Amino acid sequence: MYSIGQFAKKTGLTVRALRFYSEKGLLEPCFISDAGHRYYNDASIETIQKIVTLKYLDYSLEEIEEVLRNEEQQLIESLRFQKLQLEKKRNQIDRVIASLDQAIEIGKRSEVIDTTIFLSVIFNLLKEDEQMDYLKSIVPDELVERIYDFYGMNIIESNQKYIDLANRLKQAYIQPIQDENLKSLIEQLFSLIPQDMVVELAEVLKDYNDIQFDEWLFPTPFTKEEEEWLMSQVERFGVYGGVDDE
Amino acid sequence: MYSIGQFAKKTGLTVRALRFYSEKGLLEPCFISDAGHRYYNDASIETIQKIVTLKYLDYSLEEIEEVLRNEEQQLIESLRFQKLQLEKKRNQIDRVIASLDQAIEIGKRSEVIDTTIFLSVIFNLLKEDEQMDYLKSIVPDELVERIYDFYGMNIIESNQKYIDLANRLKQAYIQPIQDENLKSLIEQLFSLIPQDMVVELAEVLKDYNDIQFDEWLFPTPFTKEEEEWLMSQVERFGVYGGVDDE
DNA sequence: ATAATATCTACCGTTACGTCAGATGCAACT
DNA sequence: AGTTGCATCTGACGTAACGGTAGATATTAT
Repeated sequence: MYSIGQFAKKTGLTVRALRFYSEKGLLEPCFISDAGHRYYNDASIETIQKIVTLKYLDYSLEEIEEVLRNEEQQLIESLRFQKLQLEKKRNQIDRVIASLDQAIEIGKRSEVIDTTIFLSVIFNLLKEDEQMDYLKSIVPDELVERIYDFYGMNIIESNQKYIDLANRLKQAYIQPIQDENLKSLIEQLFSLIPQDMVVELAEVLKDYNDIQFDEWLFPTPFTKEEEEWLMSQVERFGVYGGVDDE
Repeated sequence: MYSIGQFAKKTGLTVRALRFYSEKGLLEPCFISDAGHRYYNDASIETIQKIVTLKYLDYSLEEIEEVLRNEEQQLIESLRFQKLQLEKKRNQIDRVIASLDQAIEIGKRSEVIDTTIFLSVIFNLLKEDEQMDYLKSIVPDELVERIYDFYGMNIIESNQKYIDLANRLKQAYIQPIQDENLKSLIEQLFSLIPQDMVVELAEVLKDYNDIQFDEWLFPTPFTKEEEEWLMSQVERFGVYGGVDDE
């Protein structure tokens, strides 16, 4: 017979955890003294080995209780199910890591450090699919796919350029620069998408006058004021008649 | 200005979540009416996009708050750290999946369904490293490594055979079988490790009389009674003089 | 007998909200 | 103006698996 402390040492679990299992009925001590002290024996070891094993396999305590009660044989089925769950988790983590990789790569190449710009770029990476669906409800599917294909192939460079341009434009709003420089920046902004696609896009959007892209789905790093200023400059320089969104 | 419900729809978050962020000071509404109703504007959208982005990247709300406060530039460093954390998580999941694979493979090949036997086998798989360390404190390192090398190369088959044998032996305890059959089972049990290693092991262990292996680290699917009975039979048949542990 | 250590039973805290209950508020319709 | 119906509020409890503490009692060692 072991006291709870001895048992904890032997199994590597904490006293608190053992008490918790005792409360939950997952592992009842073989004997409880009048003073309420818990004592365990070798049979307890067998049970707790099962518990530790299943915990390692990422079973919840509730699931473990079920396995311990059901001496039935769907254990292997249950293991298969468990594996599926873990694979889902892993795939999700892989997706997030991939996003982080892209973000880090983009960040490495820009000297810029503006959190707002940077996070809006990452947000766009994440919401790409939703953005496409949304755009397809307005613009012909084929055009949307063409644009995103192009974008996808230059995703790192596009975003790096975009970040730098956005940063300079925000600067230019605070501290005005020469017209020709400003015009050049705006032209570079539009050149992120090939000219023919921009023209085509402008063509389609002409039908909807004054269309507003969903400001949730298409974040820009610009404030409302900056954005209005930017649009006015675009019109002033007459670049492609006013198409703006990335 | 959006009411909390409208804002929730726009952003895809729940009303409760928005209220929670409001409480935590993570995203304060731009305006709160006398009645206490929360209203949001486009500036709120910018903030919540950051929050959503960082949440996707597996930041905790506390970490997000830090990033939002610190307009400092360690964001990319922070992303790298975040990636490291996720890679650790993923590696752990990978290890567990590998264990599950082994377990499923072993389970598939045995017709046996005894949970106790099966889980003790998996536990042994998990604790292999600790077991080796423990054994090395008693038996020469080189012998331990030789045994585990052999075991590791036949891990699936060894365990499958072990499960079947353990199952039959447990049966034989309940319902006695012919001596020659029992002897055969016991011999098969010992043949799981090559004869020469068993002999060598017995040689070393002869010095310690009546050694007890840590019953936590080396679980057997047998009860104390079954185990004693098994040992007595081993001695009766004179198989290798009484070495038992797997 | 006394001191030191172990154990007990509570109860609160953690994360990021979900889920009520009961009280108001607001917009629309009669 | 009154009523209906929906939106929103605060406040509280629940989640999973314990960790940490306090104050009381038990066991063990000296």
